[in-house]
Amino acid sequence: MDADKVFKALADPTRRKLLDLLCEQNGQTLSQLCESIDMARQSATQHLGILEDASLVSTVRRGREKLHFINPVPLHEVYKRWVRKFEHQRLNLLHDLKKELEGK
Amino acid sequence: MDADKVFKALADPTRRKLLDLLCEQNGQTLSQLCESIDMARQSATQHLGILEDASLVSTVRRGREKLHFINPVPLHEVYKRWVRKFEHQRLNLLHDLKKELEGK
DNA sequence: ACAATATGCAGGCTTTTACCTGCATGTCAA
DNA sequence: TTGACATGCAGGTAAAAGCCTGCATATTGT
Repeated sequence: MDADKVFKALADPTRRKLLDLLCEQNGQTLSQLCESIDMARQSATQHLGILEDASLVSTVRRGREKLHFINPVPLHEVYKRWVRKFEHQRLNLLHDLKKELEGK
Repeated sequence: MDADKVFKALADPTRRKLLDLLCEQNGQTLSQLCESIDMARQSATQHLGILEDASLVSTVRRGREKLHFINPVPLHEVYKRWVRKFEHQRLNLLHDLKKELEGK
């Protein structure tokens, strides 16, 4: 998993919206997704390409259509590597911060 | 919490490294952090400014020094809103994907 | 076959990002 | 008080990001 690609992919609101849309209904085509994001189709293609390159989305060609599916694995990896780490130390970190803000 | 600022802040490897450094030793000064990131001090300042603007880092002035502390709250918010959502559906999503890749 | 549909590809434009250098300001300690 | 140290601030540049238009290709249904 390329953490940098995943984080960069998540950094754009349009791409997060695309993930949300796929979470509501998995397997949508490019055209379907385009109806929800108010943007030229070609721009959506770019965004989906970035999501796919980060392995956050996998696609399947069916005739002239392209179906898009969420791949939850890299998000889980990010969670394990980044979020959980800070979650574990969360109370300690909050304590540090509070103490310092109080003027120690 | 501004989710967009948080995601954009996390999108840069240098900034993620800064968070890691602070996780190892909370409350470091700008100069201390600079020793670890091979970059002009002014660039580090910019990165830290972005982290601070996203509320991922809080700072305290002590004399001529500026101490940097991790604020774990926005990361927790991101976790609740984004990661957990996909975690809950993780097995379903994996199932969708597998079935489609098998040619249905 | 052919018109409509779904997507791919190339190039251009504008804004943002991530660096940098140079100089200014504030603080400490001898 | 003055030299060394820590940080702030103001540009400037090159690369990347995000959007677009225009045209090409592939598939479907009548």
